[in-house]
Amino acid sequence: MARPQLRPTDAELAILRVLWERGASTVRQVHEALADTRETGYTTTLKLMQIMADKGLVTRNETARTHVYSAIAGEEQTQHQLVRDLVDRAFGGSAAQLVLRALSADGTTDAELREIRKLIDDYREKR
Amino acid sequence: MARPQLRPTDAELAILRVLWERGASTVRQVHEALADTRETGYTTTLKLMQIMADKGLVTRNETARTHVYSAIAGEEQTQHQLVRDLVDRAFGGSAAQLVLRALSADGTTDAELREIRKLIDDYREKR
DNA sequence: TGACATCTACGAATGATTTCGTATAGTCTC
DNA sequence: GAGACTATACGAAATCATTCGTAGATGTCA
Repeated sequence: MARPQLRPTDAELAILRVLWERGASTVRQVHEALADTRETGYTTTLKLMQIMADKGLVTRNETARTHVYSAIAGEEQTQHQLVRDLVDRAFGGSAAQLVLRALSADGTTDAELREIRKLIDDYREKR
Repeated sequence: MARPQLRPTDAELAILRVLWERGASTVRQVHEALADTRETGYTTTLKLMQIMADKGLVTRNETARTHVYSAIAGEEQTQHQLVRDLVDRAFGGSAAQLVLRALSADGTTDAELREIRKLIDDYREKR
């Protein structure tokens, strides 16, 4: 284990997403969940998850022969960190600009826009 | 020059941001603009910009001995692409979720929240 | 012209990321 | 228990991103 809180790489993020969705999982389970999108061998997934354990992105329970992995940071926390990172790197620190670009993404439906607006109102009230 | 539209790396994005702000610039100008944040040698910046020209991220005018570089993709287009990429990799395609995380970023001021809300209203009207 | 500064080109080292093959050991079934 | 299956560990290759040093060409100016 080493430094915590490092931007996860692409491959690591894909694995984290499986762990967030499924909860604690074995390498086999993660690998199968990724099979749709990735075409890599089992040992590749294994190696990545071992590295992630070294980095402190996941923990594993080694009680049984088949180890069981869990994400350490939660989904929200990691997403938050990734957004902040992108805001800093590409938007000069302006979250509003990022939101603007997000809105102009093709897939944004009107329902989604209303949802976002509601989120903002809720959020402002909480302050 | 090779494949266009590739996610720019961190160092590349920093250079692009200078080119967007200053417009067409020499390596020297870019390097000096980056001097505040980066502590790398001149030839590092040069090499990066040469690579970016290979990748098709920038073009350069070689008429004069001192080449003049320009970003090919605009700031908006690149930001859009980066956001979309992050939405896909970390938010399962939901731009709304990304916006939610952006809002809970520490630095988001109330003024910014109002601004974002206004952006959404404007954007909905445009539809 | 000669000394010096500045520019590009390019090779190469380094470190991180991703990938896989092989070795080794535990488990299961007949 | 033998053979098949499945797991971890680990070394190593391939690729990419970043960094810099050096060489050689060009420009400046006293």
